[in-house]
Amino acid sequence: MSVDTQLLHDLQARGLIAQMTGDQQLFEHLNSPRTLYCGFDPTADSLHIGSLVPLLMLRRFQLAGHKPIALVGGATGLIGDPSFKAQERKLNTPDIVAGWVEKLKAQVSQFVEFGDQENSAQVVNNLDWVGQINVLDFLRDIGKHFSVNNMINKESVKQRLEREGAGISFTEFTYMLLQSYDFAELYHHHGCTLQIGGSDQWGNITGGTDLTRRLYGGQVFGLTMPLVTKADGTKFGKTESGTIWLDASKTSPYAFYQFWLNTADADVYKFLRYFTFLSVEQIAQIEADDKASGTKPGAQRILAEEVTKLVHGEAGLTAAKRITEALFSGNLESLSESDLEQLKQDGVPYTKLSRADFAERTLTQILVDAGMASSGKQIKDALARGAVQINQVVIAQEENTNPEGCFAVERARYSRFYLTKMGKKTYHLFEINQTND
RNA sequence: GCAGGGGUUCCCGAGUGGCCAAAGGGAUCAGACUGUAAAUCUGACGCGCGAGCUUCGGUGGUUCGAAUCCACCCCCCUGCACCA
Repeated sequence: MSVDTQLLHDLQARGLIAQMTGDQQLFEHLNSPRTLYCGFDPTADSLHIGSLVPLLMLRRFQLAGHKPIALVGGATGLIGDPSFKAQERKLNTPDIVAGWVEKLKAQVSQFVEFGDQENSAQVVNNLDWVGQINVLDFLRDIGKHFSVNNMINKESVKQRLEREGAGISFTEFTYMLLQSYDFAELYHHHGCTLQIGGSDQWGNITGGTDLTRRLYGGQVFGLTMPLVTKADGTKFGKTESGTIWLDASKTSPYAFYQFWLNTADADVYKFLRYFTFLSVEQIAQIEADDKASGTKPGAQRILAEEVTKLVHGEAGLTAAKRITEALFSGNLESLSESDLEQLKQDGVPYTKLSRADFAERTLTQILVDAGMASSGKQIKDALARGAVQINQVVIAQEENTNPEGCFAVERARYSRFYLTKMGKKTYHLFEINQTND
């Protein structure tokens, strides 16, 4: 198997390298096929887009001819990583974490190739070895190699040690030892010589390179990726409606596509380098074309398409684009009954109503209860500006007290769906069965 | 414990007896403009379709009327003391 010796240069060009151990040596090391790993702790039942950069990084390495191992932290997830966390985290129960481990295993598997080739990916769970070791062995064989003096000087736990009232438990303080042990273990049993991770993992990674040397005399490397930041300073990966998850049942492909489509101009080319497999030259060309065109840039659409395809596949992308097209062109006619079923499933917020729900209530109440706005005032304001539509019919202010009329049977799509829109982007799908059940 | 300062609507922060649902800024929502953008401008912004209802750390009081005055209590900050 030959390897792409330009990999690190490409990663540098993409701005994907924050730190690495043994600079020049790592370049040479990667001239042969190697095994590398990245860990993902189960802190929820899905990963979110914050994990996308390392996930894609594993894939980049695999495409370049190296063997990726995705480690799911069944053990470390029980402890909690204190790195750069302001507060001690609450522990999740073992059975909950075990359930999350299974979900994450499936999720990380989408991003790398398994098959029969020499550099097929592997998914491992550190509970398999950490769960075996007993306390005395751990303290004597692993703990002895760590200097507390050294550990308390790590930037990642500094604020926890210095901060009044926060503190850090012995449990979390031990986290670094577990992660270091993982690296040593993977080196020993899988010949893994490189760990990658977000830049917040630097301390944990170097802990692992040290431990591997001390335990097995092996030289292993670490490489971190920058934290994804936005030009406007707000946190990446969050919207008003919450975290952008990789799981389609938590963040629909449509919502996912929309997230990327709304990327600011100032960030979009960087994100193309981070989150897609388009070459840096292609991306530079896109940027040049956008600059020259003087109109709406094409980069956001390319980004949204590429990333949605990576995470949700061709089918997910097609659905996302079809829904986008229908919603933003205002042409709901093109939505088939099955499209509406899909919208109901995971496209837009959905509420099922019955005719009885209209009794004694106003449209504002119904829409607020459905979560379209936080107060009736907002709906009222939108009504006054003609910004509320039900199946493309603008609702007048006076209709507020007549929800039955707003959701009249003859306005229904497929005699039960009412796609309600407030403003330009807020949609809500109501379903009302005409039979009074 | 003593002395001083302070707790106001999502956040910051004005307000010291009626003109206060409470200035101003931020955030948020809607409209215009636009590229489903940014910037800008406009409107809304305690709750209620509305009549109206409920707020200014808590409880009670003074008053025709209190975020504003009084009493007690709770919490935060600053200095001093105590402890060491």
